Amino acid sequence: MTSSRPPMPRFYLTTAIDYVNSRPHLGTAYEKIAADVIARYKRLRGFDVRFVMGNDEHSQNVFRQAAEAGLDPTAYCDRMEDEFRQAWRSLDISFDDFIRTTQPRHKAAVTEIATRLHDAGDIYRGTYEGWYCVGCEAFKQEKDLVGGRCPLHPQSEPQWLKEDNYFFRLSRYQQPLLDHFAAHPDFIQPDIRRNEILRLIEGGLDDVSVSRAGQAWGIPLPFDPGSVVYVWFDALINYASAVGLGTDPAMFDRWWPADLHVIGKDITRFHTVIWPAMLMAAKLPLPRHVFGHGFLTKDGQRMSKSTPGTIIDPTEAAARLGCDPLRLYLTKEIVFGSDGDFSWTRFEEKYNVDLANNLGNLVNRITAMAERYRGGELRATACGEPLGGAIATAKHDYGRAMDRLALDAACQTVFRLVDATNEYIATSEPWALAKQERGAELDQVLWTAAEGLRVAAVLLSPVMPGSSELILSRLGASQTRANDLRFDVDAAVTDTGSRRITRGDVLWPRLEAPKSESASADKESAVSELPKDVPGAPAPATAWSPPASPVPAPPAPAAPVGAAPPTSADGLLSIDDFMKVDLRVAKILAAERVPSSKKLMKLEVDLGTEKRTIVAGIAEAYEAEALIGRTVAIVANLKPAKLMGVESNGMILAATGDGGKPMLVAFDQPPAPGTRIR
RNA sequence: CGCGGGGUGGAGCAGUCCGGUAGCUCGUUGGGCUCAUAACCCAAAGGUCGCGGGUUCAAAUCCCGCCCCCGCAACCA
Repeated sequence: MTSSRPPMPRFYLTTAIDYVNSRPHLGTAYEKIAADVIARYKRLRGFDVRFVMGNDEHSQNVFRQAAEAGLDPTAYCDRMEDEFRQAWRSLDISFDDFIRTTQPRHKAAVTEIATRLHDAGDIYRGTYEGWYCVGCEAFKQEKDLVGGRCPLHPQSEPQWLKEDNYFFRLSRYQQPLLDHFAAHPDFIQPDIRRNEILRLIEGGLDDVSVSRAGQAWGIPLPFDPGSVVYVWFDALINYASAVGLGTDPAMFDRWWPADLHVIGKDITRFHTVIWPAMLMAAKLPLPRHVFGHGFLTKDGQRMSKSTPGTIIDPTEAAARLGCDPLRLYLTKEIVFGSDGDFSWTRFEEKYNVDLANNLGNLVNRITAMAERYRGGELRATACGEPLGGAIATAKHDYGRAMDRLALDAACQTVFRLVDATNEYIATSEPWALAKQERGAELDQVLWTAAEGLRVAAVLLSPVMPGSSELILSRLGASQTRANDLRFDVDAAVTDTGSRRITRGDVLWPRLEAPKSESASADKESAVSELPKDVPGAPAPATAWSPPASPVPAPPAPAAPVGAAPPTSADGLLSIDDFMKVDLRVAKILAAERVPSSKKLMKLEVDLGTEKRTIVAGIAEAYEAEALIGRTVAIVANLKPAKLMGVESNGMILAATGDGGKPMLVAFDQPPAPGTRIR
């Protein structure tokens, strides 16, 4: 592409890189979608954008997990890369590069930074001694342990480790950081998080350990190859390695510093304290902004592996109504920076309101009128009022909202324009003008309405890229990268003085609600039947985003609780695997609440051949007396575990609905205790 | 004193940092229109902004105190 325009300003943005010890879920997808909206908006605004994401692979958990899967860690990570890339592709994420921390370029950058810090005297050798939680891959303060165990990983025993470590003199950067924050008040966004971090820094900073001794999975320290760089220290550097630190000076010079790191609110501390301090020590410029977004809940519940139904596969979510509707929901309905909720019911409601009733219907009525009254040819005229003014306002408000990263507010402005266009059509009554043969007026009304829709589609393009492109092409205003999606560029009309309008299929068929309210047992959806052929986002023909293959995700039921068992690629268990689970009938002999516990009930059960103690989290739903004598189903070959100090030797089977209380599995007739269940 | 989020018309939420006529979507009621996906447009009803103090000409918003709800963790094996 040749251009006589002045050189484009550049914009480098990143998302957090993802741990590869679990598959992508809707929460991580939210971050990528938000960042993608920003990236596309910047491109729309004429920026030369570099949008980078990737995977974080140097974790002991990854190493262990690979070993358990019988894989070489690299092979395991390769597989995960495929998985993540595929997920992001199905969401139309337009990343320019995908960094992995096991790549040579990343090693080079880490080596570079480590050397610089070492040379600056900011890394020194010391001993670290303390409780180490394998689950967290972190040392724990005594005060953070509960009952001698890590609260996050109560099942694994913390280990007392003593090792020679290298430390980064974070303490030295307390004042420089405070100075930087004072000079750049918008360094951390949203504002609310600033004070938190300020208080943290003012409270004093301790030096941090940056190496681990005697491990193979990681990047060796250049000045002591016997140690590897600690995983989080390693991970932060990805932002620099992705643009060539240590490998490509010209590239690094062009792209560094990053304009924006989009991250989850839980890791703001790393990105606004440690990472800037590392860069200061390395004498490199600091990123301009760090945005800590909020977390998603599912129907008000935290998304967690231990809460069934809260983990949503983003690809599946996109397959449901299309990736663009999902993108719209997540950006428009959630205040960017705050926590937000995802629910299928609300998703479907917003789909109907915003897309079927308003935007989609608007496309349909405008193209229908153009065809009926003007044979599909709309001649350019001046814009009629008041819609002309509304269009100008929308552009202005949209730009302002986007520039302050109020993605939700920006979406609102677009839909205000859609409303204004619907309203304009209603008041100017083109059908009446046609009847009365007031041709000039009709021309203007049709043109103006189409213009309102066209601008709405352009403004929406960062959020719903495929749909936007489709609408523009129906309006004969198809815009491609060749002329840059700009607010005021429309090659189609400047060439010919008119636009060729085509009417197509309904873009977003309305979802009809079921007749009976309480019909669906899983209450996952308020809609009985989904349209068979919702036009998903048509894949835009852009260089950076290969067509999304329509992935008809199988209607995967909620994942079973707990750690994933060894599964085949399709997620199905073999019968052999299933048979490893020893399910038995048991009769409850005694029951009593575990003292000072909210949920736990201690049960004495008869297994036919033996008696056992089982602790179950059912005290909120059942009284002890009501349990005695009951026959229940249990998992008999679980590893024992201690809960509130009581050893439990098995698990009672119960069903727990979303947010509900557990309900014990029951039998028609109580079988003899010990009977095998299959 | 465990950590965190929240209390704004019937439902779901924005607005709170930086005080100035309380806003959006759904729902309800009445009307209009027929280009459109039973969609669209107009109008109306409906609010002690959790409670009590304070600051102020002015408080949903700032300050102090209190109440309530919900997550998370402690305890779902």
